[in-house]
Amino acid sequence: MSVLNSDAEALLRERLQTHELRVTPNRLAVFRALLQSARPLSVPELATHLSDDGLSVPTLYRIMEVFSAIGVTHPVLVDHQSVGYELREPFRSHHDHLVCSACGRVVDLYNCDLTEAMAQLGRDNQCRVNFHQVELHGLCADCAAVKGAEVARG
Amino acid sequence: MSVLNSDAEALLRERLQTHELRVTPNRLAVFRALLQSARPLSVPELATHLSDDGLSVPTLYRIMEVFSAIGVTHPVLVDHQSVGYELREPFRSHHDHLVCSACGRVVDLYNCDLTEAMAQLGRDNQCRVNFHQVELHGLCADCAAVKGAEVARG
DNA sequence: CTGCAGATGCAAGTTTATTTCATGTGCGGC
DNA sequence: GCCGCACATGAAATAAACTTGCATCTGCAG
Repeated sequence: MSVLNSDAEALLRERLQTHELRVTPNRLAVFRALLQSARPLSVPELATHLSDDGLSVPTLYRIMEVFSAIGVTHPVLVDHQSVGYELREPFRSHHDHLVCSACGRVVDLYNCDLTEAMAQLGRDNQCRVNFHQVELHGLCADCAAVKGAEVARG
Repeated sequence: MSVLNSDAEALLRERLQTHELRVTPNRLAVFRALLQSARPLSVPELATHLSDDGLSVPTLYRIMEVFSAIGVTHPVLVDHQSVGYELREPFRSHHDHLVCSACGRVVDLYNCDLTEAMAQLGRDNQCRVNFHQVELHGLCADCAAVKGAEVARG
């Protein structure tokens, strides 16, 4: 985490107010759900998680639209088929993803030092790069271990 | 392109036969549509493009499932909201994407030399990397030029 | 050419996403 | 503090996207 959870909400308040948007219980609830989740959440998943709070589905779509517009979240492809949302910096520290082709899980990869490589790629194409998002496809640590054992057994 | 279009179909035939799957007019039609498209296509888009061929929607979903299973295509997030399909190597040469925050276009970036950086990132996380997919966010060449001019004018 | 497993279309069903509109509420101003 | 208005929300209806079941058709091996 790049910020304490208690501070993250203050940051969200600030971000909303900058854009003349209101700080509502619903928006806070969605934000907290995303903060606590280890992986991107889709709208249907959010609907399940937040059913107690009585959040309606249309509201969830609207909130995700707002959050993405003001840079609080960004969408990620989950399970090769559905759209999930994930907090962006500085609400959550930057990381990239590995999609495991064996078990389908999306694993967060930290300690990525690709900023310079990305900037270079941008320069090579006359583009200006603000941020990057990398998705690796392969085997996660668990599945790679199993595969390794299989190979060893023959 | 990493292969001539005329050879690409032969390659597809081979790939299908390896998996004991049939070479059908429908599968060829979808393949050609993806070959000709400069960007990933979603199932609804494919349905529109191929309406003349009388391809039914369930068939399209089934074909995309097959293509993804045998590594002909892979899914990509399009317009921040829907799932599109794109040919993989060797049907189409590897490239990454830049999403322009100004005009919204998705620009293909070739000449990317990130393989080693990606492999390292995988090693750091005990993962095995098969391929990567990078999405840069920023300004495309056109918009960057305009922005540069604006700054120069003051 | 023939048979059969795989592929397809159609129709129905289910889930996911969007729109409309009346009601409720955050928050700026008094 | 409390008032009021514009933004936010929920419920219901609608539309779009995705699945499933089943009967028919067809690629292709023999």
